[in-house]
Amino acid sequence: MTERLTVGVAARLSRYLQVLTQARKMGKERISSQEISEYTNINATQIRRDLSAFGRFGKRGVGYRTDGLLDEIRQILRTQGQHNIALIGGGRLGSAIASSPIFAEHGIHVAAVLDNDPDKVGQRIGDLTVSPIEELVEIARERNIIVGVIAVPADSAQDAADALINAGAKIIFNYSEALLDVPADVTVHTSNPAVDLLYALYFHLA
Amino acid sequence: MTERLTVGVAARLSRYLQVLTQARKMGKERISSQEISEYTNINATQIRRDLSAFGRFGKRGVGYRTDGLLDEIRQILRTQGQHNIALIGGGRLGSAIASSPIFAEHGIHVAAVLDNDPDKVGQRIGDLTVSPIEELVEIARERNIIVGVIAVPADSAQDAADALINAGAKIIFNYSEALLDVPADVTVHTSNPAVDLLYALYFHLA
DNA sequence: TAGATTGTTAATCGATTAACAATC
DNA sequence: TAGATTGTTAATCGATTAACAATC
Repeated sequence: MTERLTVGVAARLSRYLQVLTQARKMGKERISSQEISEYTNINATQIRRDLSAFGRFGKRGVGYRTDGLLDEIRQILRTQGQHNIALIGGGRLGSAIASSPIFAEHGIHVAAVLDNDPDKVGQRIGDLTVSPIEELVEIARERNIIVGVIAVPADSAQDAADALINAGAKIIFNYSEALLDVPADVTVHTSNPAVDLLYALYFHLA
Repeated sequence: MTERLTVGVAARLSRYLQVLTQARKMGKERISSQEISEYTNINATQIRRDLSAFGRFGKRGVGYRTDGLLDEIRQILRTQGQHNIALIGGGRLGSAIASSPIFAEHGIHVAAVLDNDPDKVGQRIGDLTVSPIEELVEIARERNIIVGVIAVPADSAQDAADALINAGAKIIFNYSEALLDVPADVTVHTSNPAVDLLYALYFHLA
C-alpha cells in the first residue's frame, strides 16, 4: 500500500472523509455505501470498490463502522497530523476563513493571518492578531508552513502569492479570481464559486 | 450539438471559461492550449480535443482568440444570461460572498441576503439590505431564483436548506460543513476547503 | 522557409456500472 | 430463515496521452 493513489481515488477518499466526519458528529455509529453515495453523489459500487482496494472494512448486511472507516481513510491519506497554514488577507473573507471551525475539525490550524494594509495590521481576528506581510518568511520558518491561503482582492493576489512562494509555500489556495503565475514545484488550487455555479446550472437547464 | 455534455467535459469547459475570463481582463488577445494547460493543470491535448468536438476555434501556429473562444464556450454551456441567486447568512462569510466581484463577472447577481437573526436583519451589505428569512418565498418567486447559497454555521444549515427548498430552489451551494438532506430533484454542492487541503497535502507528501 | 500550434488518430488506462455470490 | 449489504467480477465507457500531419 505504499503506492501513490491516483488523483481520482484520492479525491473520492477525501469526500468520504468529509461525510464520515459529519456522520460521526451526528452520532451515527454505522454507515452504508448507499448512504455515503447519497451525500457525495458517487456511485455506491464505486465507493465499495475504492474501499475494498485497501482492506475489508465493512460487514455484509450491516455496513461500515463510522469511526473505524474514518481512521482507515485517514491512514490511507496520511492526514493524521496537525498542519499549520498561513492566511493572507484580514478582510471579510479572511476573517470568515480564520474563524471557521471547518479547518480545526480536520487538524488544520490557521497559524497566522497577514496583510499588507497597515490599517488591518494589529487587528484581532478570533485568537489571532493580523501581522504585517513582511513577517511571513519568519513565521513560515518557525511554524513549518507550506500551505498558504490567499483571501485578498484579485489585484493583490499575485503579490500575496509571491510572498508565500518566497516564504517557502508549496501549496496555495487562491480565493481570488486572479490567475497566479507560480514555479513548477508550487501547486495552486483556485476556487471560483461563480464558475462552479455555471457548471451546476448547465446540468439543471440541460 | 443538442446532446448533453458529460460531467467531465462540462467541468473542464467551466475551467477554461474562468481562465479565458481572466486572460481577457489581462488584455491577452490570443491564448494557446499550452497556456490554458498551465493555469488549469489539464493536459493541453485534452483541451484541444474538448474544443475541437464543437468546432475549429483555433488557428494552427497561432492559438485561440481569447474573446472568440470565451463566446463559444459560453454558448456551449448556455451561460450567457443573468442569473439571480439568494444568499442565506449575513455574517462574515455571507458579507464576503455578497461583496465579491467574482459573481458579477459571470452574470450572476446576488439578488437578496437573508438571515434568521433579528440583529442582522436590516443591516446593509454592499447594495443590499439583509431581509428576514420569512421573505424568501416571495423574493424567490419575484426574482425567479432557483439557486441558493448557504453561508451560516453548521447547526443552522439544514434550516437554511429547508427554507430554500420550500422557496423552490433546485441548486444549493453549501459553505457549511453540515451534510444536508434534500429531495432528489435538488442538487447540493458542498464546499469544504479543509478536505480539499488534505487532498492537496496528500500529493505533496507522497 | 522555419517555427509554432492546432486538430486528429490510435493506443492505453482508469472510472463506472450492473449483476450477484458471499455472508452478516 | 429472510433481508440487507458487502466484496468482486466482467463488461463498457470516457479520459488521458503520445505522436504527428496539417497549416498558420
